[in-house]
Amino acid sequence: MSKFYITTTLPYVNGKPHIGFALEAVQADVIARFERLRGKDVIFNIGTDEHGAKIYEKAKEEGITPQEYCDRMSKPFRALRETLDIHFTNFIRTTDEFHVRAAQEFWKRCADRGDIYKKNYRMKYCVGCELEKTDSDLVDGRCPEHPNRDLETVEEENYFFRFSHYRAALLRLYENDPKFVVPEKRLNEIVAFVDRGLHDFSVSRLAQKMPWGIPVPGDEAHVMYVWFDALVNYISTLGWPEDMDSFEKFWPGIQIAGKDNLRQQSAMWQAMLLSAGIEPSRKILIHGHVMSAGQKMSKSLGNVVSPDELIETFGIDGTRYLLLSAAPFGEDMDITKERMIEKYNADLANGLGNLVSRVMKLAEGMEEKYVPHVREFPNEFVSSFESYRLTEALDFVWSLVRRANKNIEETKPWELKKTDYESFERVLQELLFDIETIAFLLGPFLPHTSEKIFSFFSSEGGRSVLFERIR
RNA sequence: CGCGGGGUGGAGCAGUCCGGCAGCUCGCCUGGCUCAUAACCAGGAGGUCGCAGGUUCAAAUCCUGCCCCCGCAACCA
Repeated sequence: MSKFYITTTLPYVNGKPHIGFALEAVQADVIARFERLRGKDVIFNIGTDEHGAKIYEKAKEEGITPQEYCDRMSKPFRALRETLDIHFTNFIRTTDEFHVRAAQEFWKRCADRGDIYKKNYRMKYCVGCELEKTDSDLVDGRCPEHPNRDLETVEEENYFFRFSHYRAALLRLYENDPKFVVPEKRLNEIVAFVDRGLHDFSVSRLAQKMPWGIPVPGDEAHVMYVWFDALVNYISTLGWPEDMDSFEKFWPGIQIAGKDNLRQQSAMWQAMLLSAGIEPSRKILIHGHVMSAGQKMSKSLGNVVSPDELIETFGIDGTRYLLLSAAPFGEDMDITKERMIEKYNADLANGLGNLVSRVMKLAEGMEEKYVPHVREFPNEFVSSFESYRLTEALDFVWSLVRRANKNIEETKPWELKKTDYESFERVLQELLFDIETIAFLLGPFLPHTSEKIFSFFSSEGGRSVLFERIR
């Protein structure tokens, strides 16, 4: 059986799953389900990134161990399996023992290659927080928590990764596979970035200041910087390096990430793989960001929409649909409550739900039972999927809905039932076939709805409203 | 001269790579239907495709310049 591997990025466990990650998980899930439905052996990995200063600090604040904190914070991510029907096969935590071992082995390989070296690293440091601050942490050049204190510049000796050595190799990778990064504009962006020249990046922190990380092999004074450790999950989840048999079956795989992650996934991680002597990823899919009324969601703007809120209003499949259909793959999407309700009502309630409802009602009077077929995905649908045009695949389904509605209007089965019973049966068989096709094609997108429609075909399956209209 | 994205009927978007009658959803108007979730079907009004030049038989699409909006700016996981 052919193998397929897809993985999301690992969200950092400093909060509940936000809408951006929900989008990523749903997109990955749709692709994974599609591949599974067409018969592939699929590994679909998600998980949580659990090391680093932020987590260490939060745990300290709460008076619990970092591990306890992570155990708790990781749960809602694992629960996405139920809350959004994300059928991952692997859920990795960067605190998993096997991952820790893998990260250390990976480090050794890069070190053996001569790509890891020590150098002084200068950082901005807030004495109030006793923490390193990056530029994006700062507001007006000051720590938002302690705006009255000046930031100090602290130097410490860190290990660095020779990213700069991989410029040519990365450019070659992009050139050899122009679809390595999808969409194309993101490939262009990364090519331009790498072409400008690369700076080595720091891959460790002093354990004395920040102990919550994977120990650097052979140097207890340092822990790996979270980045380095977290990226390794994409291969450790497959068993690397301990179960090479499993690893080799599934690697390389497809990685999906937000546009904020373009560099890390398509350049830094690829350079790390090259350094460790491992084949690069198969493909990097870069999705857009979820905006709210034209603006980036942020806590300070108070325009954050949580997945929970959406699920409460639109249900699991409704939420999946709205996230998937809000923009073509790779583009930013703008969500507002009004427009979501509009889309939900138009496509799911009035479109799909109503069609199924009217056909099922008409079919009640049939003497001959409809026998479901074994279905295959049409070429057009498959090709939309293979180029990750998920909204196009959905449009294909909606065109079937429109066609069926039109067909009903033209043939008027409710009249045929009285005047020409034979034709009535024939028309209904056709319509039921359409419904079955629609349900099948929606399988990757709206798994629960798809199953529900299928259940209507079975003798004991009662009918129910698929999507209640929202006022 | 930092990088990238965008500006298309009232609203939200596709189409731009590979030029060829401007498309979709919502809303609005008219008609039809009554099997269905106040749904569904047909027809219609509404657009200088940001601005100005250029190339071409032909430009939303290619080239040049300009204006406006939005992200990112490397170790943020």
